[in-house]
Formats: sequence, structure tokens, C-alpha cells
Amino acid sequence: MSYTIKDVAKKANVSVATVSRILNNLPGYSEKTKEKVLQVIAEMGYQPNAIARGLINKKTKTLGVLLPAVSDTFASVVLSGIEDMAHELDYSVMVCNTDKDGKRTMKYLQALREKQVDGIVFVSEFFKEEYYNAIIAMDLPVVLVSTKSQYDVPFIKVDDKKAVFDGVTYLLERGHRSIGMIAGTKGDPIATLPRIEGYKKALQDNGISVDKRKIAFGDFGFESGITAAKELLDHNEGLTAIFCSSDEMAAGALSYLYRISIRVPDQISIIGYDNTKVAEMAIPPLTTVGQPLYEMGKNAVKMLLDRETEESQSVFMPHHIVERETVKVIEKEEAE
Amino acid sequence: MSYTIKDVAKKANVSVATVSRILNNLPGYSEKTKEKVLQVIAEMGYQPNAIARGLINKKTKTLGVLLPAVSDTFASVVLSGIEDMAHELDYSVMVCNTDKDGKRTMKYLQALREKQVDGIVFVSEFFKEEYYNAIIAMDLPVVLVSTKSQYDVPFIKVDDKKAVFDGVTYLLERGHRSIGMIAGTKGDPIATLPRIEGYKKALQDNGISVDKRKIAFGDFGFESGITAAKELLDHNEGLTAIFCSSDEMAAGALSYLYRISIRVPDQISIIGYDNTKVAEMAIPPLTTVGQPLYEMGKNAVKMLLDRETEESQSVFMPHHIVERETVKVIEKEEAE
DNA sequence: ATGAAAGCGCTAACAC
DNA sequence: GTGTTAGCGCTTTCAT
Repeated sequence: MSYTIKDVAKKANVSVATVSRILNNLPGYSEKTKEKVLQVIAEMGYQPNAIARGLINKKTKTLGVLLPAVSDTFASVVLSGIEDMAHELDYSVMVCNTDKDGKRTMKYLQALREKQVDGIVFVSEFFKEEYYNAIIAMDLPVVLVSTKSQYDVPFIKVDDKKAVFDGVTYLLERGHRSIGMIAGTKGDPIATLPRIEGYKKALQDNGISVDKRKIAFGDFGFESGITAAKELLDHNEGLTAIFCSSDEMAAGALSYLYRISIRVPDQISIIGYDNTKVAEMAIPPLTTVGQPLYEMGKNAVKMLLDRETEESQSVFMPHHIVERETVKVIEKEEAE
Repeated sequence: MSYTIKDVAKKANVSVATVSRILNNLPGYSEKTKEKVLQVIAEMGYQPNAIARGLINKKTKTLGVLLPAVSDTFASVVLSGIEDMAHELDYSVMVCNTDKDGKRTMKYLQALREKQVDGIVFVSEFFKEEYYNAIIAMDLPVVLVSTKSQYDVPFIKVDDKKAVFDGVTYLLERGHRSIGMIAGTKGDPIATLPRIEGYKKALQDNGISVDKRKIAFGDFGFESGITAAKELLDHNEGLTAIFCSSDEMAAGALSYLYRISIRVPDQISIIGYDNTKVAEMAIPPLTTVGQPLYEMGKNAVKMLLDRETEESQSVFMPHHIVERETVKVIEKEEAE
């Protein structure tokens, strides 16, 4: 057993109230008693019990974060930003791996509530009505990262449509006319539909008609990138570039292309999405539409904690194209 | 404000004790009252306050995990195993990103203690005396993952020397004689020295003399793999294979080799370590010495929780070589 | 400047 | 089978 505030009080010949005041920097004691108490505390190695404290304050200084697969590159960078900012502000973070299917989410939500976390950040997963209701019932601040919802919940994300539009336009500007797309999960209203719109708009703005066969769907993972790339190449001729909705899928495409001996970017250009570590490590290094994942994590906790006072608004974070080596410029003659 | 057990008791016309009994599945009430109480609980949407509960039990059902860089592939897989097993056993996990330098570690340790976690899993970082003392003082169970210490703290890891020995032997068996090594951080007693020993032993057992110039050091990261590979190639001629002490460094080596147009595995074979996702995604897919990272995470929490009762022992987890496409067999004639 | 005491939401004796 | 009550370790009035 560790020492309690009582032990400290006794040993320092003061009341627990005084010790508490000193611990919390409240006024109401002489410099002398403060010194004495601090010394006793040091001697005993006393540490306050945050649980007891939390019972009174109704504040636990801990945040819950729900995300699919901590082990995926995308989520882990966001988590890292969350973690850093949280600890900077003296909060701890409880991670809940919702494991893609979202089955565990309700259970986690309940655990977080019972453990009285001060707020929740919800990453990337689709925000179901069920979750919304549960969180409203708990009366807890939430912020969504890289996802949004029909409900009035603040989010922080990139403008996907615009980001893809820019990525595809980048390809267009470099002379590409026959551009395929490896999109995310079919029907996903957050990370797939708006991106396809961005893709279409870029094409249309350049007078290029959209061809359904040039769009393949994956699940954002590596393997699905391989499959989708194969599908695209099997169903199209003369593709000069592929826009991929995640770096991992782009890596899958790269891998498939390598296997069938199609050189990147000489024969086909590839552009990814996210700018995670996999883009840096790819061979060749992957040109990609970068999201400020780490900053999004950081901002999420800032927003969350602000929200405890003033109402804060959703924010769109800037994206930017990170040029590496997977996009080739097609010369005019060549393009004709 | 949410409801408390008192509210439930009042509304159900019973005492708080009865409600508590029902909540905790203790004996002492009729089926009828149980039903009634449960119904009231459902109606009110009451959820017990784990903080209050923790104050009494001295159990918070939460674990702390300290690891360097949650965003690195290695740690995040371990974390994912920890997370899964913890939630399976109804524990929550607080992540603390020690951020490589270990500067924040003491601060985290203190926060975890104040928040009364039931145990700590310490991943991969070097376990300093300071940490040991702090943890002893907190009287908390700890388990080390992928690291160990001179103190009597249970760990769970792979036998590094043996693993590297096997990896290098694998190369030897395939005809390689001139094998370089990209080791980890110079002087690291956990993840570098034993691995170098394994490398040397494999060579010596095959009558090959060890050449210092064939060993370069990195920091387990991608960039350092590039640098180290360059160093190795600049200082050695006729190298036919490189053993890398992490998949990321292997990816770096692959990247460098690609840049200078040396074909893998035709001209040089590469073997990695860890078997993380980067090995799968590498081009070509990376042959590597795999560690059961996810299982190590899972077992760590099992051990940790067992330790609350019986003393549990350290364990070495099995490693195994994952054959992919970066190692070439050198024909006898060629080798002469 | 300092202390006594109430009470946060719960569990666990102990009584009936 | 059920209720009363004393804490768990702390903060916070309210006295003094």
C-alpha cells in the first residue's frame, strides 16, 4: 500500500486540508508549512491518487480514442498526434481498437463512459447513429477525425473531393488523359463517394469523359490495391496513370506492376493518397496527395478540450501534393 | 449529470446495497427484486461509475503501455496485440508514447501510477534503472516486451542471437559467403549486440572470418537503412547478401539498391527482421526473420494479469524465416 | 493560516 | 433477502 494524504498530514503535523491546498496550489498556508509538507511528501514518496481526485472533480484527465486497427499506418500516425497533444496538456489517452468491423465500438463506448473519460476522439470509422446517441446520452464532447457525420458533431478532415480533384488535375497537367482510379470501399459516403466525385470533376473540367471501367474499388489495404490494379489493367488499354485512394493501395498497385514488369513511372504513373511512411518507402518513392495526419490528431484533442468551454467548429485541413518519383510527364507529341 | 446508484435504489424502492449486489452478481436478493432493479436501470440508462468503484477495490481494470513511437510499424503491431487481449479480459489500455528518447518515460510512469493502473507493459525501450526503481516503488506488475533487463523483471521476446544466427545461416545455406550486416543502434545491448553475435557465430560455424567492414550500424529506421547500405557497398566488394536488423532498414537498403540499379535478388540478396507489413509491401517482397509481434503483445497482458496471482516467468517466443523474394540461391560454380 | 467535517459514488461488513 | 452504515482518498465549504 502507498501512502495517502492522511499519512502526509500526520507526519507533517498539519491537516489534510492544508496538504491538499499545497498540492493544488491554492492559497492558505505559510511558506514554512509549505516547505515542511513538501519535504515530507518527498521523503515518503507520496503520490496523490487520481482516482479519488476524479471522484470529486468529475474530471479524469483522460481521453478515449476509438480507431480502426491501430496497426495500420494511417491510424497510427493520427494516434501519435493525439497522444502527443494529450500528454502535452496533461491528459492520458485510452485507445480502443474498433477493428474495422465496428462491432466492438458500443462496448468500448460504454467502458469509456464508466471510466469517466473527459472526451472522445473518433477516428476514421463511419459514425453510426447508434454511436451518436450513446455519446449524446453520456453528455461527452466528441470530435471526429477524418470522418464526419450527418449529426452536429465537429469534425476535422481534409476536403476529400478537392484533394482528389487536385491530385487528378496534377496528372492531367502532366499530360495524362487516360487515368484510372482505385477507389476505397464501394459506397463509403465519407472516403469513397466524394473522392470519386473529385476524380470525375477533374476529368470533366478537362473535357474528358468518365468511363466506369476506369474505376476499381478496394478497401484501402495493400492486397486490395493489387487486385484493383489488375482489374484496371485487364479492363482498360492505354492507361497512363492511376490515382489511388490510399498509399497502401498504391503500394499494392506498384507491387502488381512490378510483378508484371510494367515500369513505374515510365509506362504507368501512380499517385497515392495520405502520405504515410509507406509512400516514402515505396519503390520508386510514391508521389501522393498528403494529409496532415499528425496535425489532425493534435488538433483533434485541442478542439476536444476547447469544446469543454466554447463551442468549436469543424475544420478542413489543407492537403498538398508530395512530389516524388511515380509520376511521369508525358510530352505533347506522345500524348497525341 | 448522470444517475447514481442511489437514484436507482430510490426509484426501485430498494437499498443501494441491493442494487450493488445485483450489479456485481453477488447473492442476496430475490429474482423479483432483481428484475425490477434491472428494469429501472435500463429505464434510466444508468451506468456504474468505475472511478468510485476503483476507489474501493483498488483496481481500475486499466493497463498502461509504454512504447517508443506508436506510429512505427513494429510497436503498433505489438500494441494491437496488447489492445486485443486487454479488451478481451475487460481491461482498458492507456498508451504512452515515449518517443524514442525516453525523456518522457518518468513522467508517464508517474501519471500511470497516479491513475492507479493495474499493471504496465513496457515495450522495446531500454529498461533503465530509474524505471525499475520507480516501478518497484509503485509495487506494480510489469512485463517487458521485446526488451529485457538486468533486474528481475519478466520479459517476453525472441532469442535475438538465435534468430539472427538462423537468418544468416539461411543465407549461407543458399551459397552466400560474403554477407554484410546492417545492425541496429551501435552499442544497444538488447537489439544490437546479441544480433551481431548471432551473425558472427553463423559465419564462424561455417569457417568464414568476420570482417568489421561488413557491419554497418543504423537506428532501425528506413533512412538509416539507406545510409548503411551505401556504406556497406562503398567499403566492400563482392557482397552477395545483406542481413538487416529490421524490415524498415531492409526497405531502405532495397530503396538504395534500386536507386543505383543493383537488382535484388539477382545481384544482391536482402533479408530483413520483424516481418512487419513493410516486408509484405516491399518490392520485391522481402524475405525476413519473423517475430510473432502480435502474439507477443497478447501474451504480455496475459502474463501481466497472471502475475497478479502466481509469479510468471519470462518467455522466449519462436521466430521463423518468412521466405519471399529477396534471397537468391547461388549455384556452386558461381560461388567458387 | 489552518482544521473539522461533509461528501463524491460505490462496496462490504454487519445487522435484522 | 434486505437495509444501514462505514469507509476508499481526496477536495471543499465553513469555522476559527
